[in-house]
Amino acid sequence: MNSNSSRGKRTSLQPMRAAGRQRVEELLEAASDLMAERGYEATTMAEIAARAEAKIGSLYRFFPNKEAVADALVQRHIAVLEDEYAALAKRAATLSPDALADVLIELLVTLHPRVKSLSALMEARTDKMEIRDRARGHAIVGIAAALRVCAPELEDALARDIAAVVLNSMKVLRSMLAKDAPTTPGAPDELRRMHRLYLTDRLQPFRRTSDGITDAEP
Amino acid sequence: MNSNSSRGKRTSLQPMRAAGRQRVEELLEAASDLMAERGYEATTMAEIAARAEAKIGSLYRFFPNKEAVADALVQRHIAVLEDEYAALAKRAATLSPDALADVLIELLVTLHPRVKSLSALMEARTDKMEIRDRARGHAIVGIAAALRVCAPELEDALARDIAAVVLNSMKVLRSMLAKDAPTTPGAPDELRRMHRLYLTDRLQPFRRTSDGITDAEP
DNA sequence: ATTATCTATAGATCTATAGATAATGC
DNA sequence: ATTATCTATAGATCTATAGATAATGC
Repeated sequence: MNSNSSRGKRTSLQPMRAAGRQRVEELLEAASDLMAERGYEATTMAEIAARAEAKIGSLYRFFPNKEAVADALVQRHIAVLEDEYAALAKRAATLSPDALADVLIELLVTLHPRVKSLSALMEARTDKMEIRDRARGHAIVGIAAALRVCAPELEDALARDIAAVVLNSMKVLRSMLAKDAPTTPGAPDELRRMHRLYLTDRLQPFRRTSDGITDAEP
Repeated sequence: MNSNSSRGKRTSLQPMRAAGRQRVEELLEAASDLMAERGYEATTMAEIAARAEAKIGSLYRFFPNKEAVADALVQRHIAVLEDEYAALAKRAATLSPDALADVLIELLVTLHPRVKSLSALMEARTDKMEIRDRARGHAIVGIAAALRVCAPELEDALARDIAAVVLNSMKVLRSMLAKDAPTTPGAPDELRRMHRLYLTDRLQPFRRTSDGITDAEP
């Protein structure tokens, strides 16, 4: 169902030419930067246009309202995360729980430049945006899948519960490493330690005990 | 320095009579409820007055602006937290790390009704509010103190780093137990488990090994 | 006579649209 | 002839104030 097919007085349109497509890119990039800095509600449509060196009319040509901008951003972020979780699942088979814990907890930090505004959008208090729930669901399913590759005997429901905790630790680490940093200097390392401890404790019993794959990495 | 002493065209005043003092209570209660529900920026001054069954003019009589409302709330929340942390420090001496972990992680949940809007205020993107930093500092110092009562050999810097991690777990648990609950059903228990594992691991080495206080509670 | 309440509204934003103008590509 | 840009502004909020009115307590 194309949201812009016929009925209603839609004022926004898909870009049809190279210039329009680039504008849309610039507008989304600007919106992502600003929302990451100030949050969703505090970012104004006028600011988004200005940061993209466009005029407000151009912004509304391609996006019917502010929420449509947020939706487009979340959609792109979901695509990035899905790719990353898929790549992670491939690596997970070769990793010890210890190592997987480290990879997971750094994941959001590494990914941050590509999904700058994701947390701001997740925290936004706008009611509608049911797309957020889908994003969260994707993240948990993606992490749970990686956990089960590493520990195949783990049942699915438990894997998701663990994934929910892991996801929160990832978020906390990212917020601890943010510029304003409302925390102590050693806190990120402590968080990593907690996370490693937990994942090892949780995954070790469910690993496939073929031969020497217990733990102990050099 | 009384913010309302002489100079400037201050429009707000301290309440001088019983009616005024009660109004202030009602206004703050209404503000706390609304900000907890919708967040700081989304709560309007008109709504605060309406929820308190007061008129907008009454609100501005006692608070010069919206930030003053936030400040008053944070100040009250800090007082509550300080009391709680002090009480906790007394109990901490008799608790094993395991038990302390449980008490700590439930603390924000238990406290929630008394500090409803605290997290909304902490997340508010208003620039000024340096009072927030003080609130965070208080929380970390309070938790660190309790940790050191339980594990006296723990040095102060490490205690604070651990406290920062504990504080984040407390927040995460509270958000997991919130009504909208963007998580899985078993996640809160998994979080508790992680937290217990971590605190036991971290505090046990620094306990005073007098006699049989190693671990093992029935 | 001081303290508190109420109404009405000025002024500042912000979202979103209308409609005129310019650029592009067949 | 279609697509994109630009200016200007209507309409909706929201914060904050002015100033008139009512209640309280000496």
